[in-house]
Amino acid sequence: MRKRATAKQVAEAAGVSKWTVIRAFTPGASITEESKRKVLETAAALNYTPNLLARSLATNTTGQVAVFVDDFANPQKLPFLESLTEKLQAAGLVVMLININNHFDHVNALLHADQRQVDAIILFGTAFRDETLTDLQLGNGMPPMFVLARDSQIEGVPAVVCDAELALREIVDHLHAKGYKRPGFMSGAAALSTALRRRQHFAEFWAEKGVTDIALLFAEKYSAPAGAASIRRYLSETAAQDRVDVLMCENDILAIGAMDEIRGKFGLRVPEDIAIVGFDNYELGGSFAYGLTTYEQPRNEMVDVVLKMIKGKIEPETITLPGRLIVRRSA
Amino acid sequence: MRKRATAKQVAEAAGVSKWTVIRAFTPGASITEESKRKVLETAAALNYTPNLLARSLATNTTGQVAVFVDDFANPQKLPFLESLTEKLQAAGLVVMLININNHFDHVNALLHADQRQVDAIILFGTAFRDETLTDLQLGNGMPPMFVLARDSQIEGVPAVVCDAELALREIVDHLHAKGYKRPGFMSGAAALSTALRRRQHFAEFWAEKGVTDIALLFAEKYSAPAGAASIRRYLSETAAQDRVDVLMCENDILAIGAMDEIRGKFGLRVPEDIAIVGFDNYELGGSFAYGLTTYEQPRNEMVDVVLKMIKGKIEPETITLPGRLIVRRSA
DNA sequence: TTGTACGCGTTATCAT
DNA sequence: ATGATAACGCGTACAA
Repeated sequence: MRKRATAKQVAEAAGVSKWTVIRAFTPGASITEESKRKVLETAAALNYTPNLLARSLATNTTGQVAVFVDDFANPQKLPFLESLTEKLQAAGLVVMLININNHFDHVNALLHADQRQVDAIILFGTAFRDETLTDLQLGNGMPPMFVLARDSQIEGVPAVVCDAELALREIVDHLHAKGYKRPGFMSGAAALSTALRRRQHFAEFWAEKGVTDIALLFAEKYSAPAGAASIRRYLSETAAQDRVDVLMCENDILAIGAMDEIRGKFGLRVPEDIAIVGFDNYELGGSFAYGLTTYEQPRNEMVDVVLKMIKGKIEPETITLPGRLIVRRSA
Repeated sequence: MRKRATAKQVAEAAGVSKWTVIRAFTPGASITEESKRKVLETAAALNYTPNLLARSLATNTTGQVAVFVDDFANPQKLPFLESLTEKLQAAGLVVMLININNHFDHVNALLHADQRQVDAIILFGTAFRDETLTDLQLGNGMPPMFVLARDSQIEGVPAVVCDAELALREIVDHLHAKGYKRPGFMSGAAALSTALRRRQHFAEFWAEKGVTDIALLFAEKYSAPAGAASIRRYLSETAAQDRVDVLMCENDILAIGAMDEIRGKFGLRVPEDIAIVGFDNYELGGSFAYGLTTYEQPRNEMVDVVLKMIKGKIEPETITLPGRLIVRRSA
């Protein structure tokens, strides 16, 4: 489509061989200051920059990392994407953002990323089914894969996640200390392993406090309207005296949706009638309107770890990082 | 880094020439059913897929589009990114997400995208200074560029934006009809041309109603805390009887920050004491907690237009699309 | 330090 | 329909 200056053209203009031009652009190559200066000058004049495409073909490494995302409803994705792009770019990598929704077949997306020769694939909070990956004969030519902010049960695909056990223990301890006695849990998508883990730990630690009856609510997806619909169903079907006194939602966006419904449609108070806890520490959850008690994922640290694995600086293995309980008014 | 099967290897295994292999993967190429079947079979056995990198080098077109973003605080970016990735992918293109913040020099980012041979560059809501672009001698080897969701005054760089004149006219008409008499406007970043346009139109249409005294507020950036800080400064410095009765914020995230501050810290009511209007129609603005009156940008249509320009289906020129006034409780 | 073959995997074009 | 040659722009290995 466009025409760019090539190393060969620069070489001719500068009166050297094209390999000298290459060397001028290769850090640490053996070349005289004189030659280098001359090359760089004419290169600037001709508007020449190395063609990274050709370089990738020759070196068999592209510096591109595919980031798969399948759910754009959770605003939490945005700061993660910011951290990902910033840190990867600082490491000389660039993010290929790939939307994996229902319209776009997962296997095709993986093959496509592979065809583009990406250096790595990050499954960022996606609802990938394990079979999708195992079908592809991992390790057999596919780029290294990593799961970010979700569990992975797949052999050879390490995950980097917030420590769910620690998180739920702190949350339950806090709720118990506050005197709540009738807990409930709202899941966003029961099929996901992460969902089950958080819910399991929630139940497990309440059981340690002697509370075994946990109300279970389900939202169709991770969005405010889905959270609202879920709590609406629950409140409509449950008599006032049977209701939970505290509801933990699997993430902040569900919690916000639930809170709005509780206060707006049912005229109940948070936390007096029902206390609410979220997960993620989405910025607006901390606003005056919500004052949401939540748990912060160590975003930057998680991205750092994934980056190190991609760069081969640490062994690729599943790692859990501690987050931080954020107590506000809602619980 | 990894090893992939090549067309040559498949050719040897299938007992044909490598060009026959290529043809088997080229839609509409002349090849016998027999050969094609044989090639595809052995290709599947060897796990071969065409190397898009090599193809790009040969065809001089990568199918990659760089999307520049410099501000991840506005949750509005997320649905836009969803729309961008989905529509571009459906058109056979893939998004390179490039974070342009203060740590990353704008010119370098442009050159980097150029070096990667992207087919186009989308400046998505970025605060690019015009000089940054003109310095780069546009059209002189750089990929075609488009500005999305911001104005562009740059020759040869078309913009696709929501029609600000129409939007502000509808908004001011609505506010005037509601009986508000003392309007104010909060800008997110005075240097940006879009900011000025919205503010200008706001003032212009109020002037038509005979109101020439518009209070001007400034937020340091587009974020809820910045919006809160701005209104806090204003309310602290302005006596109750001198205050605005309606405040239009340049976008929803500023509006939400302002609303929280007004109600949470100052104990004032929205809209009774101060009415609030935003811009963008961010999902949570429509929640019970905020009930924000706002203006919806035609996201999907805007992305469609940019895509058509990239694909060369329509002439690249600045286009403004009509949005939609969303009236809720806040004004 | 500098110059020369050759290879990376594909596409375009021509000859068979 | 198939095979062969050249070209895309750069990197590596080796020779001068």
